[in-house]
Amino acid sequence: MLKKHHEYAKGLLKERNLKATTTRIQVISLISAYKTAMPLSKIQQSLANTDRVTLYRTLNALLEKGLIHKAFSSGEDTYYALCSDSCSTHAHQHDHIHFKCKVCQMVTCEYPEEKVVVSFPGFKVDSLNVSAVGVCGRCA
Amino acid sequence: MLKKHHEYAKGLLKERNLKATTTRIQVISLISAYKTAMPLSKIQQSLANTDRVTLYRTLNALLEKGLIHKAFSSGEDTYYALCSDSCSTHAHQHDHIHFKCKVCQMVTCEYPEEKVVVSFPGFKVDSLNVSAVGVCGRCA
DNA sequence: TTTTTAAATGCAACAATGTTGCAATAATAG
DNA sequence: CTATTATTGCAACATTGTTGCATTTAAAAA
Ligand SMILES: [Mn+2]
Ligand SMILES: [Mn+2]
Ligand SMILES: [Zn+2]
Ligand SMILES: [Zn+2]
Repeated sequence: MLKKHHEYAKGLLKERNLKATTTRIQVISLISAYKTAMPLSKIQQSLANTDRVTLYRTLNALLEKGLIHKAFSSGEDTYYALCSDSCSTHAHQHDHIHFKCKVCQMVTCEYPEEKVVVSFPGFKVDSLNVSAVGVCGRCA
Repeated sequence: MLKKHHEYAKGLLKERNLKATTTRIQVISLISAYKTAMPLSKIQQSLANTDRVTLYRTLNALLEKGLIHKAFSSGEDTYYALCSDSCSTHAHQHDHIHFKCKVCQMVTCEYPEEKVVVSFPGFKVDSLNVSAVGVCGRCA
C-alpha cells in the first residue's frame, strides 16, 4: 500500500538524477498518498524526526527539479502538490489553477474546461497564476 | 504637490474612522504618489525613522479598513496598492488582476476587458485571485 | 484654548520561518 | 567492498512579523 508510493517516488527521483534518499522518498510518498495538495505543517508532523533544515532542503530540491510545486500559500500554511510530467528540471509548466475549500481546507489542482486567458493591450503575459477560494463538492 | 496626496490621505482616514496620524498619512501619501503598487521595501526606506513595528501596525490597520490591499507578494517583496471605493471597512471587493513586469519590477492593478470567470462543476467559487507576470508596455 | 481620554507609538523582547557553514553520514558508481 | 560525492544534522544566524507595556499624540470635551 505504501510500497506503491515508495517505488513511484524512487522512479521519479532517478528520472531527475536526484539521489533516492530516505527523506526525499518519504516526502514524495507522503504527498502522493495525500491525493490533494499537502500542507507543510502536515509534512512536518509526519517527518517529525527529520531535521527541519533537511526538510527545507529536500523541498527546495524537489521544487527545483520540477517534481513538486507550491499549490497554495496563505499566511497559515503552504501547500505542496506533485507536478505532472509537463514539469521538467528546467521549468515548471502549469496550466491549471488551485482551489482551496474554506470549509475543509483542502487544496486541489483543478483543470477547468475553458482555459483561463487574460490579455491586456500593451502587456506581454508570460505566466498566469490563478487561485480560487470557495467550497468544495463534498463540503457543499 | 505632496500636499495633494497629504490632504487626500486625511480624507480617506476620516472616512473610515481612523485617526489621522503622521505615519498613516505618510504611508497613504507615499503609495498614492507612487502611482503603481509600492513595494514594502520602498515604503520602509521612505519611512526609515519610523519604528518597524509602527509601520506593520499601520499597514495592518489600513488593510483591515479597506484602504489598501496586497497587490503582489513574491519571496522578495510585498507590494501594496490603494483600494478603490468598492472596498469597505468590512470587505475587500476586488475584481481586478495584478500584473508584475519582470523587467522593471513594477506591479499594477489591471482591469481586463473580458472579466475573468472560472468555474468547475461541483465547486462554489467565492473569490478568485489572478496574477500575471510578463513584460509591461514601457519595457517591451 | 486648555483639559481629558482613548488610541497610536516606540522600545524591548519574543516567535516563526527559513538559510548557511561545516563535520559526520549515507547513497551510488566502479 | 571501497571510494567518491551528495546529503544530513547541528548550531548559529537572518528575516519577518508579533506582543506587552510605558510614553506620546490625536481628537473630543470643556
Ligand atoms: Mn497544482
Ligand atoms: Mn490591486
Ligand atoms: Zn471542502
Ligand atoms: Zn516594465
